[in-house]
This record gives sequence, C-alpha cells and structure tokens, in this order.
Amino acid sequence: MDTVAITEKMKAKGLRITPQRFSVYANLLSRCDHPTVEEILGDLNQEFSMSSKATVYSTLSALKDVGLVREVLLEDGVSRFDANVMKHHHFRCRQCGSIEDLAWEVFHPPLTNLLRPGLEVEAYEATLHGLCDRCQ
Amino acid sequence: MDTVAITEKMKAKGLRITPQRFSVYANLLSRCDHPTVEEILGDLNQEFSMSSKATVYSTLSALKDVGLVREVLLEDGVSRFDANVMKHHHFRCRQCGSIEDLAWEVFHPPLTNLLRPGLEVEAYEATLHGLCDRCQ
DNA sequence: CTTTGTGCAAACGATTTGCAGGATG
DNA sequence: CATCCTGCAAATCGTTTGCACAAAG
Repeated sequence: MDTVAITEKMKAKGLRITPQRFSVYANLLSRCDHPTVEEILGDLNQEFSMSSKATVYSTLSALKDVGLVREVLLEDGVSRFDANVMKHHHFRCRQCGSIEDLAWEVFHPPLTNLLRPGLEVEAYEATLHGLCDRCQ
Repeated sequence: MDTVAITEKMKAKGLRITPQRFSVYANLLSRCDHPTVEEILGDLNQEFSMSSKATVYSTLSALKDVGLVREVLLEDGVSRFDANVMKHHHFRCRQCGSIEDLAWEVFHPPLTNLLRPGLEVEAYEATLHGLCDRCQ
C-alpha cells in the first residue's frame, strides 16, 4: 500500500496525520507478524529517533478505536497488534512464539444449539497451537 | 468434591499439602467462573487471614505445573484460573466480562488441509464473544 | 531433621497518565 | 489559532523474586 493510500485510510477514519502515526500504521501494514510496541518502536527508531514509547501506545490505541488495527492477546503478557482486521484465526508456535494468521474457513461456525439458552454470540475466534515448520 | 478427595488429588500429583494450598484448590473447584488471583485471595481472607498474594501465585503455579488447573488469558491483561482441565471453549460477555465454559463439541475440528503445509497443530481452543442472558 | 512452603517487601516489566511544549488542520 | 499530538518522567498494576522464618513429611 502506498503513502497516499495509507494517509487516505487514516483520514477517512478522522485521524489527524502526523509522521509518528503514519509510520506506526505503515509499519504494521508492512509486517505479517504481530509485533509488540517494543518491536514497532525499534523499527521506527532504527535510523533516527522517530517516536517514543508513549506515542506508539497512544497511536495504536487511536488506530484500534477507529478499527484500523486489532489488538491480539496471546500466551505472553504482552499486547500485540495486527493491521489485518478481516476475520481470521491465529496459529502460535509453542517453540519460537511466532504468530501467524489463518484463514477464517479453517473452522466451521460454532454449533450454537449446543450452548445453554440465553447466550447471544456476536463473534468468535480460535487459536491453534503447535510447531511451525522452522521449529520441527 | 469432599476434603479427602481434594487432598488425595493433590497428593497423587506429588504436591505437599498445606492449608493455603488446599484452600486455593478447593476454592477454584467450587467456582464456575474463572477467578483472578485477587478474587481467590479475597475469598480466602474473607473471615480471617488465610493466605498472601505471593502464596496464591505460587500455589497456582504449582497446581498448573502438575496439570490440576489451567491458566486462562482472555481480553484483559489479567491471569485467570480454571480447575476444569477438560478440553473446552470459552464464552465471554462483553458487557459484564463474565466467562463461562462451553462444551468442546461446539466446534468441529479445524480443517487443517486449509493451513499452509508445515504447521503441526497440537491443540486449539476458541473464544466466543457476546452477551450473556443477564446483560441482554 | 531435611525439605519445601509462607509472607513480607522490594524488584520488575508492561502500560497509563500528567503535563509543558510543539505540530496539525 | 484552537485543537490535539508528542515525549518525557512519574505513577500504576499485575506478577516475580529474595529471604528469613515456619510448617510438612
């Protein structure tokens, strides 16, 4: 996705554009893993100081509020972020901890008639655990 | 489950029995929600001081190591614990935050042929989100 | 009596907050 | 030029750790 498209996407959600915000979102869009705040910040500050930790937190929070990114909480006590906001599931390697997205079709919809009456299901998602190819 | 059965279950796993350990596990077995350390500790210290936070953490860690309890990490950054170690899924009410167990049969197994080759799936579980009856 | 658990307080790491100055629309 | 973002440091919150004392087997 090019610079203009990214900017437009943010503007369309009513976000004020700043170099920090732009680069956080651009970084997230360019990755296929699910980075932590530290990892994003490391990328942004690689060549020159671009942003601070507090700003990355606040930017991710703003992006999350308007639905451009999703927060992913898996087995470690760390927030991870994902610019893929389509419905999908996750796979997590128990060895290296890497996370990847899985097609939504991997699971059939839940059999809601097996739930106790009274529960109103609005969404769901699954996490698969195992070993990735690199760790086998 | 009675006192003797609980004690035997812990002994069978090689755990040394103490009043603190016993009451943490007994508390967890008697609940159907998925309490945090704070909630368990609050219960134990209701009438008189029974345990400390560090001990509850260490007990839960020991119980987890021998497979008598499971740690559940859901949408908030807090560890929750579950004495139900059978395979099951979870439902979380987005209003009140309550969590309940769902039957394993609610989902068919994943269609692993849709995954990219190289991933070795060992386990999985799903979380459903919605409104419980009390919150509708 | 040896091993292991307990409880306190201090340490820790991720995240949030307060606030003065600066950039955006 | 009014709004609201940035960045620093301090505050917060859940969890872990170190250690002296006590309890379990």
